[in-house]
Amino acid sequence: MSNLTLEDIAKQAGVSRSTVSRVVNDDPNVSEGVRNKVQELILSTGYHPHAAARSLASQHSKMIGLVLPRTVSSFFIDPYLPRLTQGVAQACNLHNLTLSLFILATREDEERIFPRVSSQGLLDGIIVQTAHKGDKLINRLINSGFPVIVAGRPFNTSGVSYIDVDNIQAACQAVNYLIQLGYSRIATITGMINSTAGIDRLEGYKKAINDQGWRIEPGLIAEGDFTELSGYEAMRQLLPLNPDAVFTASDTMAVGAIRMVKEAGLRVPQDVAFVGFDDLPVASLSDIKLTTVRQPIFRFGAQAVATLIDLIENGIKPSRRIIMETELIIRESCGGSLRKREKSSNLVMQS
Amino acid sequence: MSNLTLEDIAKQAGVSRSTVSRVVNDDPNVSEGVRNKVQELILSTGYHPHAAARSLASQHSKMIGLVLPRTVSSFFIDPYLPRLTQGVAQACNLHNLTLSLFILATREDEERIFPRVSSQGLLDGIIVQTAHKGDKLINRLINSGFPVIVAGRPFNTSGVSYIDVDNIQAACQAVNYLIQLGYSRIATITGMINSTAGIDRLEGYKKAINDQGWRIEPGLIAEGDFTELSGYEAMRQLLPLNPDAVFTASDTMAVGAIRMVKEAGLRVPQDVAFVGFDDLPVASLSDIKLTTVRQPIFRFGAQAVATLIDLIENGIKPSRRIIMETELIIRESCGGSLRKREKSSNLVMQS
DNA sequence: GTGAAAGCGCTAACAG
DNA sequence: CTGTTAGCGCTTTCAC
Repeated sequence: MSNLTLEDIAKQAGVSRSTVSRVVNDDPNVSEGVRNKVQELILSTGYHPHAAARSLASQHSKMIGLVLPRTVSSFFIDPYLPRLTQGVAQACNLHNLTLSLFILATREDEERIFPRVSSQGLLDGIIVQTAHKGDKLINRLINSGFPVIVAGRPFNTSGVSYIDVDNIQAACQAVNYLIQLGYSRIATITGMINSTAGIDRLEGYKKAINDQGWRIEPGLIAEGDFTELSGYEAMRQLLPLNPDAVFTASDTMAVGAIRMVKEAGLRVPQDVAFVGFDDLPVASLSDIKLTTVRQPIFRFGAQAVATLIDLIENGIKPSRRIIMETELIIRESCGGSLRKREKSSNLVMQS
Repeated sequence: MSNLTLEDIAKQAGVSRSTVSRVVNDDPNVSEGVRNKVQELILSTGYHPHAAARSLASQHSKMIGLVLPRTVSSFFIDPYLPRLTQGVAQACNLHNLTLSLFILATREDEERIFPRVSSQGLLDGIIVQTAHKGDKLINRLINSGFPVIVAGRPFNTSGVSYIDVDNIQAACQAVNYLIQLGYSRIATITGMINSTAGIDRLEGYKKAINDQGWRIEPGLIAEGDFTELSGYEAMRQLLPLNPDAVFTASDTMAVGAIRMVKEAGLRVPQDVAFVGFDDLPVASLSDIKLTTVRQPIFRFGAQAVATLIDLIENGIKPSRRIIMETELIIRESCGGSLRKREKSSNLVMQS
């Protein structure tokens, strides 16, 4: 492309650099005539401002970063992160921001990334996906004083802005639904217990059971790690205990668990009913239509960007906390279809 | 973080800006003693060079862009693009490049993105996923004189550097495998016929059939669009014609087609055999282990980055063409298991 | 091996 | 409304 500068355009238009700068930046203080002439020139020459020069002079880059830490359910196996990424990317398009993506695959990546992400003049703010317990990255980022929003509640929330769904109440609602349908030996396959989502969804399961005055049976709780395979293996453990229903902390694990149930010669939902979590495409496409908790992953990304912009423009204090709503989507994997949909309460609070 | 500048470090170290710049950039022309003192100071103060200032002065940003145009099989449904993205992201980590991701979801995005992507001083080069026929973006990018590498052969290849797999030969090999197993009414479910991958895989199917001296039966060719649902629907069309085997142009479509076959009360592979394309996780995880053509998606991303770096450092001419190898992975969906793996020929050429 | 000096292309007061 | 003047923080000749 052209290597034109502001100066070139200014000369050709017979005005000063500042004037051209003003029309480029939509500054109202330019007369109609001059503005038109300059705009025309910009169009006809194909001039684009130099991004680096602009960043340097204006002290902001109009770029934000999305940092995805290492997870067991890696980027390309579980569709969660791709969807989040797309939600964020589209929101960036809308706001005319450029998105930088940092996928941390190895331990070395984690070290290497930090200087890059936190180097001055590159990013205006950062969205970072919550990570496992003990992960240092988020706190290093927060401590750097950078505008940061965490996607998913982090372990240490003091002074950090984050956005999450209410996993406890969503899981509780899902299990309650099973209870209302008359199931009474309800098992759960958890997510990783070193992730807040894993912990909270288990918490919701326990709450629903306790609310009935029932005893929590440890055998009915099998730990998974959000992957298909872990669901399959967890179900193998659960089967001898004859659960009549299972709440899985992700749809992907439900798929694995159902595979195991079928291999054991049992039917879904007649022998074992299922409720999943996420509402991924697989939930409605597989032969068993899965009842599941729908997360608004897509809007989640958009909201993360919006909140980050807020942090950038209005300061990082006080920290913001956004809780987004979930929906229980009733399909066929539980037998009954008492109701069509149940909305969770919608919470948006600031602290 | 610190808002230290080169100047600050220089002052504290009692040297000039240039010297500090030299140690930051690993210039050999610095005495051991000075270098150590400065490096220590950099470490202890937590100084990081200002990215924008550096880009402006050095005329390169160490950033590359990955542009993903609109596709039917959108970013979060088909795992292909996420995997490609991860491959590219990891290669960027390795080369200390920053990755900017542009996901084009709407027509407006396409318009908005171009000025951003091609603005000077932002990106050193661009990887763009090949798009449907008639897409203008790739050519606009190429014409801008920017270093660009296309992932997947574009429709117009003149003067463009791209990287692809040999879809024709891979598809042909897959169908030949079915033929060798004794299947004779072999159908195919194609990808979108306005994509080069869709066209080439169909071409490979036809070639294999023709090579046998068989007649191509138009009814045995059903068009899909790479999605699960389209595979399901295409299989519905195919079923009345009693194919004994089907080559699908993607694993995702194979999953849909198999779902239809089962709903029709038929068995895989006894009644209908399947070969897919991609070797996505679903191929090995579903109850039917899918024989499929494995694409090296991950290394594909790494190779794209390597080639882009070549274009950036050594000029965009002559255009580079990289063809990566595929492998036929034999599993259970075809009944037989004559061989374990077949490697395709490996081609790497330049033009 | 080191420093001085001149920009890179833009924004942002500040005058007028 | 417009132009002038300083920088933004770094790299990069060019002398010494």
